[in-house]
Amino acid sequence: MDRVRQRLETRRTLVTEARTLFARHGYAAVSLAQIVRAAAVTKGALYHHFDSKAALFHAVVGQVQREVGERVSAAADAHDDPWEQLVAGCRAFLAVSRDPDIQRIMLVDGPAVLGWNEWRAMDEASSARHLSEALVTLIEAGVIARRPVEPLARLLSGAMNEAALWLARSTDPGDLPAVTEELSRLLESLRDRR
Amino acid sequence: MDRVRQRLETRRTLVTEARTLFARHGYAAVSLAQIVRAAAVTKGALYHHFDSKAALFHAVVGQVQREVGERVSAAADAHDDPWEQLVAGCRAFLAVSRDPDIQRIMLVDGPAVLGWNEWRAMDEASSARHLSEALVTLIEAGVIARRPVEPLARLLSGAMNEAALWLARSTDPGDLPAVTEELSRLLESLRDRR
DNA sequence: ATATTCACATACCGTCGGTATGTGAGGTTA
DNA sequence: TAACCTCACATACCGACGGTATGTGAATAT
Repeated sequence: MDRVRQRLETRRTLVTEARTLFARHGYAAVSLAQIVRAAAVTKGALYHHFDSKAALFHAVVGQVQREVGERVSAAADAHDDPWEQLVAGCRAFLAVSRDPDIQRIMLVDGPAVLGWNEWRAMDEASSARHLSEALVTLIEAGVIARRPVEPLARLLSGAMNEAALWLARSTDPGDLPAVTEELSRLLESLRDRR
Repeated sequence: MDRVRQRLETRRTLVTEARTLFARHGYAAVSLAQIVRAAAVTKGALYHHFDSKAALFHAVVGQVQREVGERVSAAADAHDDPWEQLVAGCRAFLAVSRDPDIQRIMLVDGPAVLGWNEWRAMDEASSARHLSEALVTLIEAGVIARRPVEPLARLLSGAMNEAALWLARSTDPGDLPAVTEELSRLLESLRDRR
């Protein structure tokens, strides 16, 4: 087989299998032995592709973040009005982030394993960026008051992260609409009433 | 020396030294050997008091959470008006949680090591509880609209957690007042305008 | 005075992440 | 096409880690 294709395929398999295991058992509880067994390779192969266990996890987090970011922006792009884009993006994030597998990797283990600074940079590059951009657009358009974007974006991002974690544990099916409703009210309060 | 006093003192020393090390280097990067060396005891002593490394960390997190909770409620109790109590409590939380040591233990490593469910239970028991109670009081008093408390509390709690993490990394001294201002606006939007 | 408890200390184990080195098929060059 | 080289792994091994089994001596009870 072609060498470059073989290389890509092995790497892809490692990331995929690692992602499944990390999601199911958490980063610390998964050994490299388990991962290479699931991927049907050896530790030599793993360390040929990644510098460390954390580096492999980094690749997994990146993949998850990119997927979430794509889902969010896809939901936003389905609308034309900037305000509706923001709301749709937020709702999409809540919906996607309810997946416990995504949560454990992206919201729980991510910051602890990679460090909050690194995690934040990845978050910003994938999904959180859309939030800031949407806020800027709405301010430029005069829809919401001209306020510093960064603090607001962090508050909203944190609110949604926590809400997603809470929702995933909730048993009441009414909790998702309830959170969405409260979030919408918070967003609505940003509107410039002139 | 008295046996019960000796016991308490050893336990206290272990928790204190572990807290310092966990705060400085993070849970995973601290070995039990380091901890017992700092506490001037042996691993036997540690395992006599705690079932595992995670159990020791659990005790540390509990201590940190309790301290934060006390600071928050103290700030709130300085006011009589329920609304001012909420605002003061939120601001106190932001101020206290800016400490990087507290953050790493309480916000970053906590959920990952103990699991989000356990962490959430501890958070609820110490600091987050005050938020829910304040919201209930304000609803009963008719100050804010009668809305489901749980979703709102989770959104606000998450917003403040993330804001605190962001603030600790920020270099601009104007970021704290900026976040406080935005948070106040969000809270203000909850007021029942009748 | 003797026995018992218990708060530790000591010695040891399996497993883990990580590394050094070997190997053989794919690709290159003469 | 044959010799050579590259590189994507496999194999074998290491120190360190969390955890455990057992020993010990001072404090306490009888």
